[in-house]
Amino acid sequence: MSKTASANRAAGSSSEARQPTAISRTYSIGELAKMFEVTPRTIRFYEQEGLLAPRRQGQKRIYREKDRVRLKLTLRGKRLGFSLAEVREVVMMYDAMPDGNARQLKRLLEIIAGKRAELDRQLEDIRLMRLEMDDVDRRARDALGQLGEKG
Amino acid sequence: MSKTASANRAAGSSSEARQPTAISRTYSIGELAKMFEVTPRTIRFYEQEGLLAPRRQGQKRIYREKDRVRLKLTLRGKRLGFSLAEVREVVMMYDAMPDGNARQLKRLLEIIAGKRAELDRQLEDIRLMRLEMDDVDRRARDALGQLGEKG
DNA sequence: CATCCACTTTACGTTAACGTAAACTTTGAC
DNA sequence: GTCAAAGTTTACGTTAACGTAAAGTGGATG
Repeated sequence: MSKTASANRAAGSSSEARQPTAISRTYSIGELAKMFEVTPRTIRFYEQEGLLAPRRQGQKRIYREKDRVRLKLTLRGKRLGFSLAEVREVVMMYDAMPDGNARQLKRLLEIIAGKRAELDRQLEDIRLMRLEMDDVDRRARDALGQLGEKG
Repeated sequence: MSKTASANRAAGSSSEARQPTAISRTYSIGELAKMFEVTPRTIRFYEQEGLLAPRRQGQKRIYREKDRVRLKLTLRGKRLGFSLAEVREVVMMYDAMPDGNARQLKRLLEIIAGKRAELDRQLEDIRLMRLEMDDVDRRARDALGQLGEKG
């Protein structure tokens, strides 16, 4: 996964306590970039693609908690092989939910179900690949052992 | 995963009985293509990238079991977000194993360990994404229910 | 023999997801 | 005030993984 889905494991792991309301911290683009180990360019690109919509303070982008979460979800989606378009599809529908009509809600449920099925297939792929890697691993260790004996 | 990791779920699922020796069936490029729901172009491209090395009968490519398995593994790797270069790395080392020296074998074990770690991270990503999808799903159903009542 | 089908090579085209460079503004530190 | 750090826009460049089109080959079939 040289590019595709390797890094971006930072941020958000530890203690995400639920503040009563208004955690209301803000972030600069550089902060977010370091936090998730991506470049500012990437973050701007995601905005351009409609995945983020930070406020402005003059010219500068100001990111709020909501933006940070969106970025986190986007990167997770990417690691799982989803395209930005697909991530956007779900994220935007989620935002449009409160006032969504029945048709939209059903469509959202369909999409969710589809994604869920993809995840299940991935689980199976992971299981199979692990088995095969166990095999390769075992063979390599055996071969190493043989080399050690014969000197 | 429009392109990235959606389809290619065909082939190899059912009864893969272990023939005593020499299953020795061969396939044309078109057969393999249908079998795995890819285009011939894709298969030729994988050959060009060093992932397949079919025999020739005159001009035509003849694929053997080994090639079919490689293609299967390659596509599985792709569904998991690995690049062709990464797949090739493992596959080629696996083939070079029998006469591999200690250094190569250790390198292979390292690579395997790395991939395994990536798979573990993916499992965690899948788990988290499922949780979030559960949430979205629940909200959407609730909203639908509300609409039904007030309807 | 003509025709069709599956196959071949060569080569240019395409898309997603950024990278990179250039030129400019804003802001805190000294 | 000036200098560096971090931010901005604009725009062209890059890479992986194929798609697509053109032109030719080989064999089976009516």
